[in-house]
Amino acid sequence: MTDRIPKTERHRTQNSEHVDIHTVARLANVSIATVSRTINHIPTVNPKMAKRVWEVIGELDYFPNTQARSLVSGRSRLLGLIVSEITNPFFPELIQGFEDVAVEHGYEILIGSTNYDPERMKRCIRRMVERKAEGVAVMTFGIEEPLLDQLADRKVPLVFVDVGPERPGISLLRVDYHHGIRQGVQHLAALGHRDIAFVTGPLRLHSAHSRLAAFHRAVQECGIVVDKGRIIEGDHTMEGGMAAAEKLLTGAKLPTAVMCSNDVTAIGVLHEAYRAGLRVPDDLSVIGFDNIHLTQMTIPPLTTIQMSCFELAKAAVLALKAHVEGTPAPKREYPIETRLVVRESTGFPRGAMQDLRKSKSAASGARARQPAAL
Amino acid sequence: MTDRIPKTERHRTQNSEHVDIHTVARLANVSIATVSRTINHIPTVNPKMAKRVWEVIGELDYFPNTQARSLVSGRSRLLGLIVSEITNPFFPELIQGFEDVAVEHGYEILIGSTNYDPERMKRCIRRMVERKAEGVAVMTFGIEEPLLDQLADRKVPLVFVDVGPERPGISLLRVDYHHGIRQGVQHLAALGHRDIAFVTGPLRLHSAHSRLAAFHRAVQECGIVVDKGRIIEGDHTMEGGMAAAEKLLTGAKLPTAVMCSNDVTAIGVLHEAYRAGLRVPDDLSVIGFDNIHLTQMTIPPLTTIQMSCFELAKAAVLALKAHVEGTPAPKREYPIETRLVVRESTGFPRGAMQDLRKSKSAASGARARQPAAL
DNA sequence: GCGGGCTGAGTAAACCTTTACTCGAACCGA
DNA sequence: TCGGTTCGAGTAAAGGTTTACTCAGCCCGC
Repeated sequence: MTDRIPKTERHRTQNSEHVDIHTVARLANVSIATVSRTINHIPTVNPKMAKRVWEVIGELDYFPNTQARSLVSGRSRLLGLIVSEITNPFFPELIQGFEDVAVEHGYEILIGSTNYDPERMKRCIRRMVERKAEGVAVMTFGIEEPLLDQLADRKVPLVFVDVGPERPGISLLRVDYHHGIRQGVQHLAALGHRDIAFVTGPLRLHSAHSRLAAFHRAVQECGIVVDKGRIIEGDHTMEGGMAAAEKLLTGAKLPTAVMCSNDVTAIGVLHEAYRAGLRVPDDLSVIGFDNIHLTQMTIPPLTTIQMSCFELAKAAVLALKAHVEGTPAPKREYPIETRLVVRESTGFPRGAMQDLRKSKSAASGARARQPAAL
Repeated sequence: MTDRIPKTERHRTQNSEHVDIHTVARLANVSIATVSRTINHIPTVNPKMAKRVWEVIGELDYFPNTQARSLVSGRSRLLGLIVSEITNPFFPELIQGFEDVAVEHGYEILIGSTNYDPERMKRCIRRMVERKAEGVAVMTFGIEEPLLDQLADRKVPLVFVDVGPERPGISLLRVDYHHGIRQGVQHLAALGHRDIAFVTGPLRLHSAHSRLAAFHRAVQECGIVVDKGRIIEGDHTMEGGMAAAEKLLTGAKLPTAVMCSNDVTAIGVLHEAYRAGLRVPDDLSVIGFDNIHLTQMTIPPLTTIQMSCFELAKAAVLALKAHVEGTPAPKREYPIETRLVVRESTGFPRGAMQDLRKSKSAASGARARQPAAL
């Protein structure tokens, strides 16, 4: 018919330019099926043959072609992760954890960052579909329903990591913020703070809401009244933190402490306080949330509420895996704990030093300040 | 022979469960070849038909299967990027840039982070090969030659981004560090500094070497003698910065200024200085390198030397693209510039305030300090 | 009016695996 | 000894696309 060289012929004449499963089979004197089975550790192959095959594979540096592999098997072994901004230091930590756990379970990952840009969101989703991700974890907001439908319609398991609305068929990972935030508020209360502000995340974001709610509840438990004006909406960026702090600091009366919905915001607050000439914690106590690596290095080191990125990532992978493999019904709530980590950005409120210094037990966990460093 | 349903039959009987190119073809009343040509914007298709095809595609939400596509075309449209640690804030910025430029040129990206772990490096390379990345940019060190050979042997274009040894067939992207670092040293010299320390990166890293060399040269140009003990090897982490600063600060005599091979190190230095009760810049001036986003938020804001991540990423993508597409011989040197960004972490050396305050012009660029904030 | 070129669309092979099915050999018990 | 199992390996189809090749129809010039 055509004068193309038929496949088998090609393999015979060709030198070792393209190494594929046929090459391996030929050199090991077995069929391609045996090679395939060897690679996939299917136990029905004779150990002797397997050994021979592995040797040839090693010699040739043969790597199976992932594309062909997943084309026929229908499995990509790919898990997607969509985050807001990769440059926000929280996310790399999450990504790292997600990847580690995914790899441990035999998956690779596909990262997408939306930058809150509709165009990029579209691209992200498109990539996930095109590359046939077997499951996708979403940790950003603002992705339109129709976009998500593209995944849902294709029966791609989805997990919202502490974001997004309830949606039939989609798992939600929710964190118990209350414990950590209560600890934070109690810590401040014990130090003597009564005027505590809270800088939220973007309120479209579920987690931002939850954190704020937890704050309200905790504050109430401690018998502290928080004025409406003390709740400022931020956006989980450093700049947002600065802006929020500016509002707070230019008001008639300064709060004595600020809690933030995430560490990045707290860094912004710290910075704005610095610019305004306020000392932390002497003039203002600051608490963050997330306990990202960076918080150890802020000046002063940030008291914050730890949420284990790793646990979160792990839960996301596990949930996805459960979906994909159809194993036990994925749980909707994972016990992701939060807890206070006291560093040096919290102290007694302004002017209250003397009063409180006497009652030592009150300030449980509060570290003694260094003598006016920096 | 077998009683499997033949393919054509299947497509006829099946409901719209699996949407593939055949489905589109059927509904648009054309052949699959025409659909394929439409998708790939091959101009030989009749606009009328194309329109019909696009309509059906839209209706069905059809996305071509990337795996099948690249399996047959032999092109993955994937560019790899291997970095050290994704949690080091420098890299996300690089990744972002790399992705943006890659997408602009019609590629997607594959990220690998080695964490300096041989096992992970192996995995990274393996992924690049398996997923058939068309080119790989490497911005980490410690990848063993044999590992790289796996890529080289497969004729995968490689670009070392300011790392790694000269290696035949591999492009190197080198940055001109001299300009920026000279500006930095001159800035310090103008402020009156004569005892300047330098915290390097890991010296296995080419860029760390270059930066140190640039420092030596600049310092010589300014007629400043730098003692051997003032050069400390760091590792481009915050902890490394702290450790280096500790060595420096526990010495008999403190340097009056410290330059760092990257911003992350500088953050560590800033932190250690804070812990030691030193004021920056009053007791110690600090200069970073990279100008990562974070440096605007340190306390005090960090004077640093800017290297445009975006330019670097862009150059890497362009070099790779040139390789891949066999267009003009890729250049080995790209004009990536560095320049000083003066913020607030640099000032007059200890005790020299009065002397120098008079000669205003000397301190060109040095900002007036705020009155002992924090 | 007819042959030759174009145009544009269709057919089928190929890409590299996995895997259902087939089949020969070895082994076992009756 | 022979039929029936079992074990292990081979054959070939399938997966969704691209693309070389083929071919039908049309237009044009002579």
